[in-house]
Amino acid sequence: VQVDAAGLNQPFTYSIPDGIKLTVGDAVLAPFGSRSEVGYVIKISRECSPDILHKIKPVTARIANAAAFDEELVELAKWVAGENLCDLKDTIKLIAPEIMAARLQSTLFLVENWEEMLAATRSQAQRDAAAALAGLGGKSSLSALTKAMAPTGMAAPKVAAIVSDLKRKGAVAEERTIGTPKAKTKIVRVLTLCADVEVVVEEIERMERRNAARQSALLRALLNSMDNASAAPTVGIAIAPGAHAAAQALAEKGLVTYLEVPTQRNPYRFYAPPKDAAPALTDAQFHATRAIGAHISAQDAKAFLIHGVTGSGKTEIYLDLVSRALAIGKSALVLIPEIGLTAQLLDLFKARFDDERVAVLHSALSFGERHDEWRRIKSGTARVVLGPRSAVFSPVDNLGLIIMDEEHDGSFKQDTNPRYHARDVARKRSLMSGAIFTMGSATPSVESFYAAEAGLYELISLPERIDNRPLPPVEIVDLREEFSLAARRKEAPPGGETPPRSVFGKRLASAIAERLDRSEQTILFLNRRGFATFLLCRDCGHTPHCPNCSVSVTYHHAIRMLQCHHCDFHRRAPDTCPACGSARLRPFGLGTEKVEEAVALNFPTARTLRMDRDTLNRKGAHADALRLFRRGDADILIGTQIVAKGLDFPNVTLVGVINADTALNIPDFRASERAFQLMTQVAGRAGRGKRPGEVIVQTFNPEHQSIQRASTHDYLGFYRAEIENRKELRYPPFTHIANLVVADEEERHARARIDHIAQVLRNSIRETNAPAQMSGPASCPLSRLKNRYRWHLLLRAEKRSALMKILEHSLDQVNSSGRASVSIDIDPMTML
DNA sequence: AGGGTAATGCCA
DNA sequence: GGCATTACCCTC
Repeated sequence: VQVDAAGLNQPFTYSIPDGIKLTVGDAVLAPFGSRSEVGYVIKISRECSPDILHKIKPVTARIANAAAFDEELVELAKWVAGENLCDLKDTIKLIAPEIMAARLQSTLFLVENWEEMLAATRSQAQRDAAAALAGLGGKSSLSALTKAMAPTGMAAPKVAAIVSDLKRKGAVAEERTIGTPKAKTKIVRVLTLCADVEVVVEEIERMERRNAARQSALLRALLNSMDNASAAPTVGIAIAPGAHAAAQALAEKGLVTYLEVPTQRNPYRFYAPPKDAAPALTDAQFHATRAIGAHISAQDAKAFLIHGVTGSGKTEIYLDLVSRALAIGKSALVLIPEIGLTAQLLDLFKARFDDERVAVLHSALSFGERHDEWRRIKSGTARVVLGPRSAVFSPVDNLGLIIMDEEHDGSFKQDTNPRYHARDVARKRSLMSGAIFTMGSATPSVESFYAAEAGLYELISLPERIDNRPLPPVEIVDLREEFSLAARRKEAPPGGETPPRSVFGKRLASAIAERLDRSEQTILFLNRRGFATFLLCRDCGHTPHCPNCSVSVTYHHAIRMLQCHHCDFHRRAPDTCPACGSARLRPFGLGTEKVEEAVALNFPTARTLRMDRDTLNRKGAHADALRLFRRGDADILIGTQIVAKGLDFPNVTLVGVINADTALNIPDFRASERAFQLMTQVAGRAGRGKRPGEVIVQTFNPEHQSIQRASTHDYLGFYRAEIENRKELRYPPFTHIANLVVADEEERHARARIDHIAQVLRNSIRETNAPAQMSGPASCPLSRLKNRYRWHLLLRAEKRSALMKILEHSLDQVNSSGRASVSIDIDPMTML
């Protein structure tokens, strides 16, 4: 058995003792050095190399019910670790979710002759700790001991250190046992009859004579529950609160007995959409599903990219493909950008397929719910799995189809270690299992479209909306004209002040008014939350900044707070300038909150609904808000990117982009791609029903290519121009990039380490002779985050293999190059 | 002599 | 990664 036991990136080999049965994916307790550790079985073999034979020890125990993965998923985890240069233990966590993880419970014991052993000790703290432990009966957990020592004013880390001293001295021993996992199968106690019916009937009569109403009622209920069952009931009835005493009394009389029944928690039990038959497919949809469907049964791991304009009916294609996979006994994995879309898509899947066939995984589930969904997948009951990027690792057996909706979405790449991209993992998994991989988007990522052109994916185009509905016309409003000083002067009453800068121009304002008159709905989009981007002192020019990050803080008017959007810093907004004391501290720039206020001022009767991270903190808030808007309980939906993604509201006939420029001004090679995607996606929310839609985009950069192309729904035009750009500037897909970021509280440590790494990489490029270039080191665009200074450098190569060769060659040196933390992001989505 | 501390190396 | 082992210095 090979066990990845320690925090080391190296598996260790153990023997399997008689009486223990193990399979790959089992969790085990194993001796490791002087302690016990939990490990996962990643391989079982009959042989082992002779040079380690003498050290091999047996595993201590198998941890029940923790079996998490199989050989195929281990292969996937290894591959992910290799591709992203991270530890295997980190990728094992992806296939053995934390909630399932077996946990160790450690108990501290005072040895018998501890007083003797501490006789010579001068450390009062050690004596105190030992005495406290003795007071707890000589046996306790570390946390209980810490609590017991709280009166002495000793902090938790200090107690841990003292305990460690005591262990070293031999006065305290530690025993590690298998603890309970965070979530378990939920067991419900139910009551069932265990006496003959005749006896029970007799008993009921006797009780009724004696006025034992509770007990007789309970027995009657049990009797009724048996009516339909010919034999003895296998399940009983739940015990109502207040009936426990009666139940207990009946149990003591031997009439009833308790049964423990495992049950499923259902995250969506309060919402069961009505069942819905598959509609007739349009010709375009039919051709797409037939082309892909043929490969599902062939299991030839073919990959497809569906480029379908917004409203072209991609979701119906997914549903049809999933039902094709189910029909031939295969399972399907459906990957979606984030929780936001889960509810809407889940409704569709639940309406189409049996509830028990569909499982959902996402971060808003409770531990217990996630555990149950996971088990339903593992057991093979649920054969359709819907979830965000992490769902690509779910233990689906007999996989026939992987679907990735909104393929271009940035959330498919994880931005912490392991920095995997779900698209790459899905492709790998599809190749390993033979499953068909189908991606879909109205705005495919430049990389994927390029790959499709190169023949790696088969491209399927859906250039028309269903029912030949038109794509909404997009009108670009030039804010330079709209808000020019001259224009504002002209409107101003003679002698009066210039009117305040407005949120919407005349064109957007009148369009909104029209919708309100016609009881149609409007979506207003602005890619920034809060009220104002920043506060600025009109006298000294001071702008309040975050003390931990190199950014200005955002003003939130409703709570009168300044908030940093990169860390948790927040403070009350000052009334006067902190630098010069002036009272002329004014908000500048726009946020969703300000848009909401402007709507309230200009359209007092309009019912508005704001959706951004500030309003969506509560669990379920997102789904609630969307259902409210769908019901028509609000006229205007104001939101950040969250409203751009895949929403389908037939009554929305106007989409207003308050300011398209926020997405353009980001110093990143993907900025224009992201801006184009955002504009196109948000525009696609309009006119999805019978009534035609309209889009108004306000911008200070009307001639910008992302805005121009989005306004004519011209994906191909955008793609051709962008791909030329990328080629010229040597950006992906023409090169592969690794972004190495170093961060430390002290700038000199960060600099020292990045300089050292630069040297290591220069040597590595020379020694491996791999065709690659390095640029930097330079300060990151966000030069300080969460109180840490950040420096980075870029490694660029035409071939990914060259990049990997250099990085692998220098990994040990990079990892041991100083105290500042280092992260390596290969194929980064952003380089801020 | 006992103990605190920082560097070093191993765990199967 | 955690822990034991080691070497070194400190204090009583």
